[in-house]
Amino acid sequence: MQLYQNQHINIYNSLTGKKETFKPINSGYIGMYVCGPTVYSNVHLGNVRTFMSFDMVFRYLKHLGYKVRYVRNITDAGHLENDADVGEDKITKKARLEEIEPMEIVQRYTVDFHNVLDKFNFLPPSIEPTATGHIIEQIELISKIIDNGFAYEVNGSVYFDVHKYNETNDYGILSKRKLEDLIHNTRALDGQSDKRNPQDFALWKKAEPTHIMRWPSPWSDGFPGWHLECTAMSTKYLGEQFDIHGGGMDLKFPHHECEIAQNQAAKGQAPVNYWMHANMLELNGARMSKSTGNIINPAELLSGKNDIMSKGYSPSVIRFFMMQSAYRSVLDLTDAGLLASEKGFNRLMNAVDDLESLKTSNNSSFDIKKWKQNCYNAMNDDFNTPILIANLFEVVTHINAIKETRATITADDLKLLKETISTFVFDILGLKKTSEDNASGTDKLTGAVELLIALRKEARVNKDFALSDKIRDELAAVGIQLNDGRDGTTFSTN
RNA sequence: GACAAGGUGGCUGAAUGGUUAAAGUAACAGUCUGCAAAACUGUUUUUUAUGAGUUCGAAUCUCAUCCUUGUCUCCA
Repeated sequence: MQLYQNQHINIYNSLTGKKETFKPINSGYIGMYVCGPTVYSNVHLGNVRTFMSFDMVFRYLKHLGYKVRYVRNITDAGHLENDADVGEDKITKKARLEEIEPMEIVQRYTVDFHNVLDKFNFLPPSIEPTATGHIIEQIELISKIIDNGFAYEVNGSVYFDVHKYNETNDYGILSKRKLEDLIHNTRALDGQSDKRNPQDFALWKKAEPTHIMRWPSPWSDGFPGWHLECTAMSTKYLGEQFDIHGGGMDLKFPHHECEIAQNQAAKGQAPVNYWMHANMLELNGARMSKSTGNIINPAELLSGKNDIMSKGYSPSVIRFFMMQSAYRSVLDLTDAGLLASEKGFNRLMNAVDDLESLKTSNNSSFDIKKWKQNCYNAMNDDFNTPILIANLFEVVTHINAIKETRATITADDLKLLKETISTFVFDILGLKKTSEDNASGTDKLTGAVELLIALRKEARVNKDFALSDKIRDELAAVGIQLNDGRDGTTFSTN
């Protein structure tokens, strides 16, 4: 008996614009594909939010007992910088600027990507395929689309015929655009394009002589178009129809729209049952942008070495901050917001620690079973992590009350409470205890600070408050905060 | 200019027709403390961008206006 047989998830499907009861194609199994990063620069914090949302989804589906195959690709063949025929792919361009091999660019930023995700405690996907590793599949796909009459070759390049496709299919089914509107809004570039229509998109591009990344194909030495890789890799590993396709909101059009079209054109069926789109991350109320300087990368946010935030924040605090908003909402990253989350996160973690020393009674003054189901209800409602966290804080208040003997809990309920908290806080939200998050040289530090705490205690007993305050204040000045509690003094660093 | 998603207390952010609009933070008070901080407890703040409409009833539906973000276009 798996949990998913009792817990029914509703997912907001971008395709229909409604929340729908989730039903996998094969009972007990889920295929999920998420568009991964283009590795031509350090991973963008907005990308981290998107992938974190799907990491949470992956974690929850697994927790429910589903066998999940989670595929997240690495785009290492580069998107075209623009869609004109003279387009240059992002990776090649970056390689030229840095005067190194394109695959060095790919290697460098793939490593960076994995490092950052590791810091934020991401689970690795089941498969992480690369675009360059699936050129053959992409060529096969193009041939099929040509055979089916939905693509044409011009001068060694192959384009998808959007107008032809739209006669029998709905180009715009996902993005809710109408082809007529697109035509109306497109001003053709005179004589610059081999395309029959400006709305057509490239499936295969003939490489210019200077283009380094190139592969042989029936049409020319060249490289695949930027929408094709996801179609090739998702269906290769998940089947021609699969359950969930995720990605950032910015990919909805044209990228995901084109994926649907390619699948329909090649195989005559829609590939995906549930489309999920994570919303954007803003910084201080505005879009992040290199050109305006309104940008912060993950490493800077963690270290505090930036001009935007007052300090660095731990990975779990940032994760907690992101989980406090729904994945479908725009989230505004601010220093005040992070500070608030940090305090809340610490409060939650204190309560989790207190669970170990709680005294049990013959009855419980709080309905743990009902509370537990409320946590599931929150997650089942389109992965509503903010509501889940609100529920967690409700139980934090009760934990504190039990600690101060204003409330009671039975041994059985305490066991259930511990298991449930651990499940939701660590397994599903993916948070880590503060001590596990910054485990660098803490032993020596702890020894030294505990010595100072002992000296201060002695001074306080002797009512030498000048000395005790000096110890406290000077530790505070270097970022070590002493916390006097009923049972002695502890410390925390920031 | 077109399309899409949004605009909720000081800040972050839930709730999409139905009693007192979650939760965190902040502020204030109390407990603790030599004092402070931390911690814990309690209290306070919004009437849901603006205006009009539908409804017995709207943050939630409709229309208009303003603003934000994304994509396309333009520009470059």
